Amino acid sequence: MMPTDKPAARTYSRYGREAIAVLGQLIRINRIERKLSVAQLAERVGASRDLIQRIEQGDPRCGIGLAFEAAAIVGVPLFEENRSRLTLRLNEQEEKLRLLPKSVRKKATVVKDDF
Amino acid sequence: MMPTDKPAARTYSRYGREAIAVLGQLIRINRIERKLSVAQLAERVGASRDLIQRIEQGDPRCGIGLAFEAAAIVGVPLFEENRSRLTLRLNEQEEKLRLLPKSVRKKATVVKDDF
DNA sequence: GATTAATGACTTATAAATAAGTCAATTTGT
DNA sequence: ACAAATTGACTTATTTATAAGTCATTAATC
Repeated sequence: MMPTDKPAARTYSRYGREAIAVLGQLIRINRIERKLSVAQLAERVGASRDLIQRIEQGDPRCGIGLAFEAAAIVGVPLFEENRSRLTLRLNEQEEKLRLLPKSVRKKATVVKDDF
Repeated sequence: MMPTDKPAARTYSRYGREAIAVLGQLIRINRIERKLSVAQLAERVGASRDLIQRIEQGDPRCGIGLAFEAAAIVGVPLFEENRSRLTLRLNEQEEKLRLLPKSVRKKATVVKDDF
């Protein structure tokens, strides 16, 4: 029989892949420094050992909630150096968002720069 | 018939949830500033409009690869302020990881503090 | 203020992620 | 070097995320 075409796996940019890899490494570094085994971290996250391994290896298909949860547990700072600052940041950004347009519309008429 | 128990949705820590929310907001802020509609960003990411909406709203169940990809496209910096720095960071961390133990073992004997 | 596109919130079918388990290889601590 | 445990890489069944579509509402531009 003919080899069936695979469903064409999703592709990711280098920047995206590297960012995920950095996060995975950070989790692994902090986990080891805190002397936790992969299985122990998995239990704390409430996930399987397999998943923690994939997160640490930078698998882009992992749920972001699980990855961030693992990061939080081993003490990897996310966007801000500590928890209270993160909360402040959230409020600041909410404020900023309030000032921006709610939706983005394309120009009705093309910009006329041809006269 | 008896109401079937729901599978008990996964829970996330406040820190994890807030970090995801911050990322979603950042994507939205930058998207609007770049005058992209949700649908336009979705197309660039290669994902559905529904997904971009969920990412911006901080849904923890989104794939981390898609979230980071959206962030990269609208110019949200991840872990480092630019791309070349991120690559450097990746190498530095790899180096650091090489110096750490490959596995974490629990003590064979419990610490004897009871004599 | 009227038009019209964008957004948010759904639904459903399909594709993919996750959990659980196994086994070989590696690594740590004694 | 030995013994015991961790890790990495699989497999399979099941749960869950995603894409695609619809519709009502909101908001931007004219």
